[in-house]
Amino acid sequence: MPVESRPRRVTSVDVAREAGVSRTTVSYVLNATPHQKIPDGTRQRVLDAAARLGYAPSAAARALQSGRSDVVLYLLPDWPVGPAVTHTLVRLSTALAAHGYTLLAYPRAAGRPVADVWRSIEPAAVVSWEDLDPADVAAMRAAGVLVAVALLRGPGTAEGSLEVSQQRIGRMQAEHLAAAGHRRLGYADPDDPRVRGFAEPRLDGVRAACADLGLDEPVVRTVPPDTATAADAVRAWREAGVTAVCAYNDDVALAVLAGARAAGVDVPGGLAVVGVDDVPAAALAAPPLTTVTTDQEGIAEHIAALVVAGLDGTPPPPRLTSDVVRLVRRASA
Amino acid sequence: MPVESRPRRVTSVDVAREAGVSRTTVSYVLNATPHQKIPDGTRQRVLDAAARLGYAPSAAARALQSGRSDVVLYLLPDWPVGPAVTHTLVRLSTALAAHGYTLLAYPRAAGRPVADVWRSIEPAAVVSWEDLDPADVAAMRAAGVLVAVALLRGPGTAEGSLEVSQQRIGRMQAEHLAAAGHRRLGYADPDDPRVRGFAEPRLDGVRAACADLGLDEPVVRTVPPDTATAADAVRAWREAGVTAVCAYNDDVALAVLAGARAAGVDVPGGLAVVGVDDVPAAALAAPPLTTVTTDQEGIAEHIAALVVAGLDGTPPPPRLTSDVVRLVRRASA
DNA sequence: GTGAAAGCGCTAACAT
DNA sequence: ATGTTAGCGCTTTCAC
Repeated sequence: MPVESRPRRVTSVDVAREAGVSRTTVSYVLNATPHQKIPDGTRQRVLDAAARLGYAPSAAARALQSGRSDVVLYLLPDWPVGPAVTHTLVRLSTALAAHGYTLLAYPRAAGRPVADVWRSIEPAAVVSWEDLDPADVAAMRAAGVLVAVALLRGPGTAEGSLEVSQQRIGRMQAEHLAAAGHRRLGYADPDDPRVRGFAEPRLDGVRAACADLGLDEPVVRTVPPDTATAADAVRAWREAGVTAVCAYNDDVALAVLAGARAAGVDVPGGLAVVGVDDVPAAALAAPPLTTVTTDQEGIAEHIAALVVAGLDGTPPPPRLTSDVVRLVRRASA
Repeated sequence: MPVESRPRRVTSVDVAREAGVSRTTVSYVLNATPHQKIPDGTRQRVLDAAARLGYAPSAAARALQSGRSDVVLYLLPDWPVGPAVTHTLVRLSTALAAHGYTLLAYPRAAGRPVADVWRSIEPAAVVSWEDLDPADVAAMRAAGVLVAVALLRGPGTAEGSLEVSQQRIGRMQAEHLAAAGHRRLGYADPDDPRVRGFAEPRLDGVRAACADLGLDEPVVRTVPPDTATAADAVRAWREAGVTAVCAYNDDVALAVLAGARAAGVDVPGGLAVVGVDDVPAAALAAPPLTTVTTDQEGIAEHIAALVVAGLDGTPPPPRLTSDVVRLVRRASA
């Protein structure tokens, strides 16, 4: 429903005139400015006038005047995000709203530079999965962004916690399989080069766990979402003596399952499989998929706390406890 | 990496001083204002100064002055969106960027009113899946939003096209099954009440197709993502003489598949199943899932055209052709 | 308790 | 060809 012909903005001047007061008073009333005692009569008149006129303060003017924005920008990666991430988005939005910040997500298209967005909006903070490149960081600072949080691969301290989580995911997969007696694991890497940032730390976690537990190095294969290729991978693993596979995520794990089916390999008898994410399809797969899941609520809460701390100058939240990652035990491993 | 202590904004005054010109000239150069012949020497000096200082114009000031925002706000629904939707987001972002608009997504949390967001940003247009309630629309207009596009259930003209698509999805499922000789269809409704807006028109499409083709009324059952309950639904359908099921989407279809497996019903022999979305897991299911998919690129392109038309006053794009929905034939039906 | 006035950073009509 | 100036809508001292 295209809405036509904006009839000229209602400004605080209009409200002031309608209420028979000055703009100052309007501002005081509408912002509930402390230490400014406005008599209830006047107050009510202003409120009524504003409501009658449908007054909405100009975000641009407010931002310009205050020199401060309450927008937190979330850079949506251009690679496919699971349902978990979109859920996190809503949680994060809620958590930030509780502190007076508004979360806005920017879907970065592959080619375009992030910097484009500073032209349209000046966020107070930016949340990104990957580190931004130095030029973008410079542009960001110039645009007045106060806080940036990178969720992955950051060499810093606080933001490193999610990086650790990624490794813990891999560790947990491997530890579960080792506990079930598997000595030689496979790792099913995703096809999509864009998710390297996630796949690598997870694989690192698997490697580390194998080393710690005295298992062989994991045998890595790339598994596209294609049954025939996955079947090849399954056969190759079997020939290499692999009895269990950690998959990058549930989608890849489902491909492994399909491959095993095609190759006539029983799961978990011939090959055990562990995924990551616990997507809805995981529980419904044949066999139901054992998978590692993360506490998205906790993560969202934590990111929010990180951002708010940076913005409000309050102390940063404690490192995320390691139990944000959890194993969901089903039939596949 | 929390970025500390913004050293005071670089403004166009700074650039002017650095380049030894006035702010006007800076503005002219940086905006490439037409019909303003600035000698190349001056131009270059300004550009250099801006680059040296890392100047970034203030989005707030620019918005305030122009009275016009180039932000298009996409209201992210609070219900789970499939990978298709997030992909659309990126496409839409790109398409709008080509016209100078910036797409920002707002993850609406369930309880909070949409109106909250106008406080932080004044978009030029809003794209929403569902119709907004009248109060929100009023607030939106007051906030200076020029164009609103509702993707679903709008009684209007242009925006109705996606609504039609939803019905076509259902039609296509039913038509495919009818063509395969099925006379009595089931419909697998989603568990989640939040997706009613999608489920209803799809079911309407199935009903319409059944009526047109002289089939029985479809037998509707709600199928949660739970194997046991899905198995019950499968048995109930079989008892009712249903030989094929249209599922709301692939996740529901996978549940039906799992249910059939648990109930010992062969797919497609005992029960044919058609999903919607073609999620990655669909091709990997056992059996591979026949599903209806939509041309997300086309849809994104179309929404962008709709928005740009409303914003720039250009003629609206033609109605989406019906071939945005397509059947992916696999083993399940 | 309320109003007048300045100023946030920018653009554009007007002057030079 | 470039500079001066006004004004976008708001908040916030500072007077009254």
